Amino acid sequence: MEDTGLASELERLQALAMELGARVDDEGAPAAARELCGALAASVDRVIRLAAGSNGGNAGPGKSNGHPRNSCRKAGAAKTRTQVRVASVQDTGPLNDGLSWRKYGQKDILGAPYPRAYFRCTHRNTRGCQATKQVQRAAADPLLFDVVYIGAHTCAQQGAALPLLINREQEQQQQPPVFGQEQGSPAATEAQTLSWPVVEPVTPFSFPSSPGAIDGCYMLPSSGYAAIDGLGLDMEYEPQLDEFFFDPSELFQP
DNA sequence: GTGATTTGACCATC
DNA sequence: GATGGTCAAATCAC
Repeated sequence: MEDTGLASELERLQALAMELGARVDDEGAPAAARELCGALAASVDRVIRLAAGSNGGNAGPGKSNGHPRNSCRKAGAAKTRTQVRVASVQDTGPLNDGLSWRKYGQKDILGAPYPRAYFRCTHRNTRGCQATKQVQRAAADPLLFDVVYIGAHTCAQQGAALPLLINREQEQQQQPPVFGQEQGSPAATEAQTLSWPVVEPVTPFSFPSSPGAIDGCYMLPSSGYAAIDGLGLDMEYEPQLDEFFFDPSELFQP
């Protein structure tokens, strides 16, 4: 869906990555910053190739054909299922997504080199929030994480998340984004560490519930893809997934 | 002391 | 029987 929009947005990302690289070179940024720019450009290039060439099918490790039973196997569990791919420049895991999650399990997945981590909403018990997510490191690129959101957030966090999505969209429409200045505090920290220009976050948030297993992604309602926090950015949409819906309002509805 | 993470075991589905 | 998802006790971190 929205192939043309996706392609144009990816091209824009690539252009921005190139511009960023040029600026980093011009301004004598630290070597680490230049390395990150290179990684960013490579990641964007991979996304473009994945989106354009492979029909999006084999972009992930064993997804479309790797876990055929992964589609809400529990009886009557017709839950919203949203899959995104996020990237992190850190090796500790993807960045914060503004929601608080509690890890409740981890499994080695057949055919996957990395285990899959299972998270549920921290407020599951107190507020009955049924949202869960699964995070798995991509086989092809350890800095990429496949994140699957299952179910809707019914807790108060939706109040923080939705404005974030909306503002993010508005920001992209109004001005060109600058990598490394995303809203999330981890990314902001990185930006500061790299001495890059930092703008005021659109929506301050930080839910570092689990430093070793946090992630970050933003979902853009209009374009139907995820723009990712934390310098690295990547995303994935999987048309083969019958359960795939990309309606944030559905994601966070009570 | 409290809350989060780890990890083995159990259960459901195919 | 194999596999994925969840539970719960033990452990760890703050």
